[in-house]
Amino acid sequence: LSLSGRVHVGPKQAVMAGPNRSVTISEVAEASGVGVGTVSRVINGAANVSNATRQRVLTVIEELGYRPSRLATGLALGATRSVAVLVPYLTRPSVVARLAGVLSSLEAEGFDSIVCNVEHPDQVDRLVHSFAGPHRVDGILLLSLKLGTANQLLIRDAGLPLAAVDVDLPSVPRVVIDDVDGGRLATAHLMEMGHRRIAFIGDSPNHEMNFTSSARRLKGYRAAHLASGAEPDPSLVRLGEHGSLTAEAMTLDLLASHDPPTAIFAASDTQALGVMRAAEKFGLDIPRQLSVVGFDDIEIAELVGLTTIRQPLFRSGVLGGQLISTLVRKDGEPVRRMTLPLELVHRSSTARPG
Amino acid sequence: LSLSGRVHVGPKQAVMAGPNRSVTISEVAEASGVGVGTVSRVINGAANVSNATRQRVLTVIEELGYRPSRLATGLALGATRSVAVLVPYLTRPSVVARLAGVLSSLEAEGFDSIVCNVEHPDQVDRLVHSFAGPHRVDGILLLSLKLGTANQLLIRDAGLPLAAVDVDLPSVPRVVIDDVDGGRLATAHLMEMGHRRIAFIGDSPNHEMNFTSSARRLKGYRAAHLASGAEPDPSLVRLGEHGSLTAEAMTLDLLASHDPPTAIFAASDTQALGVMRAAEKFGLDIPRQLSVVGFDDIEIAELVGLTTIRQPLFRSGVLGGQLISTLVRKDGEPVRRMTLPLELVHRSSTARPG
DNA sequence: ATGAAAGCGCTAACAG
DNA sequence: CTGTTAGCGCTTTCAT
Repeated sequence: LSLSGRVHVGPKQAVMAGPNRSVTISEVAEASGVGVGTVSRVINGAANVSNATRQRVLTVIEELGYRPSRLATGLALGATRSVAVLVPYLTRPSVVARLAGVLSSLEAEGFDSIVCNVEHPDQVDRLVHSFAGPHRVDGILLLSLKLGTANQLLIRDAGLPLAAVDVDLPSVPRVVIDDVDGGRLATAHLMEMGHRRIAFIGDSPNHEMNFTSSARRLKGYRAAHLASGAEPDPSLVRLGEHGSLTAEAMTLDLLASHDPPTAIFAASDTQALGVMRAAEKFGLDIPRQLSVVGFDDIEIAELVGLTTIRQPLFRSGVLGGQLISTLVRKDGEPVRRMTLPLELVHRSSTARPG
Repeated sequence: LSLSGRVHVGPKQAVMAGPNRSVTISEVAEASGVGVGTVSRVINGAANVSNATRQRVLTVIEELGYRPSRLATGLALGATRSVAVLVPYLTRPSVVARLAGVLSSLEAEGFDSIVCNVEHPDQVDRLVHSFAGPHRVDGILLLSLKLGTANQLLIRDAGLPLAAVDVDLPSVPRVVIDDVDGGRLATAHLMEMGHRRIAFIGDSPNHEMNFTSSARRLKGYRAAHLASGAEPDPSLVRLGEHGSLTAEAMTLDLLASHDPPTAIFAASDTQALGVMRAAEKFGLDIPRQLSVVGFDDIEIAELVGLTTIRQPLFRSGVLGGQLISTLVRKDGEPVRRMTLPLELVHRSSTARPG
């Protein structure tokens, strides 16, 4: 008010500069003696700008330290250049490894990653509702997280691309592994070594977040048995809440039974660690008296010499990031479903039965 | 072109609706027979709106399924409602635990978390440069990551709030722990049990990312010795690259020396795990023949019965998120430095020397 | 090749 | 209490 009245504020109006008003495109335009349109063209590398003009504008941009406003560009273009990454249980090593991959590829593709750790099913609804809003994110990437059809529809209706990693959602572009085959691989390895009584330790199926990989690995475990003409003993299959503590308890119980198994296939390395601890407490030598196979090949697996089914965790994230990027940019035919290879890594936790 | 020519497109122009054009505020205004200003007031809960009008507008908003555009609101307000979270080595459990805390509080505060995993020092420069741009993020939160003064200045000059967790950067609002005291605590515990030859396993100080907590914990280790009138034996201090493998190797070397230690204090639980593995390989019983203390109290510590110095990892993240939120909102005097409590958790990896 | 101007969708100041 | 209007900073026709 009174400020605009006094014209003699000083040379160049050098105010204390609060939260630093930044240079705008029109200031650049004025300083270079061109229109804002031209500056915009220069910024975006449009062809129809004379070389002389381009140079002049570029120089001014440099001198003034001009940077385009993300918000303004976004509003004009109708895009945010960011994608939402939904992950369950950030504490699980395998999830984190994937996330690292996602972050690295998304950053390389020029997208911001808005990461959301979801610990409860209800959260998903709120998050989806939020992200399905206008000008919110350019896409959504699911990490090991299932999504109900209602939410899928919400996303589709918002015109938002959706992709997934480690979740086999039909109709959602995804990068996955063949869990059944992995289960078969692990079990077959044990059988080839001569084991007959092989136990399975995995997640209870009625998990609130609907993880299904454990169940599918169990399917592979069964398939391997049938393929070799053996009948899997139901009493050797123990399911419980995910976590190494639960796995440990279940193993202890298993080992205390009359006719205990000579080998155990755990649905994840985390659970395999629980199995190993149980064996130790029970005074059993691994692998001499008990063989153990895990799944995932997280970092610690190598450290403890755990034989496991390796899946490319980091890479699955990288590919997931690229997948959602492709969808957002609409360039080329996106992969509808990509299956990553599995590999048995033989370490020191498995051997022929003593 | 030709479309606007033909006026008879059909009833209501029901086009196939590409990426769903969403309802705008002016459509709501028109439908409710008021001006956009009034709608805006209703949305933002301004006081000066008649109850009748408010109801009418609210109803229309509901019917039309109106949601404000994040980008437009942001541009008008000059804020993004998002903060950048910079974390090093996402693979470390302690970092992940903190991040989980950050995400949860930032979400509660209504901010998007743009997470960046930085693996290399150069990356920090690029990230800071990017985030210091106009309308990019509302604030930056550092997680266990140091920042050079150049970068700090860049951020300040951009008028961006900056806060840190687990980094004691003078002049940056931060939530930290007293690493020196933690080191002292751990060492004193061992001394009280009667140990005299106590080794320290930690990070080499010249780490590219400039972590300093290990060095400060070592300081506490020394202080505890001096306080008890003992002279710490330099040959019992081993530093190397962070990681349990390195720790294992260093421990093996330590144990093989003539006059080996009876106890080892590791600068982190991760390293302590390496120490424990080494002891096992060496045929030493923990705690009877070797006591081990870690630092952090990550999840696995409890599982293996590791005595450790517990720090509130998740909570440090929560507080960090709240801190940066406060700074962004400029409400109230922000904390300049908050020190979180440390606590020795006595488990089964420490005992009197055999 | 380039300038002018119309949006993108919202907020806030101003005038009633 | 409420409508109008001027930005927020950029992209993109449309003329020239």
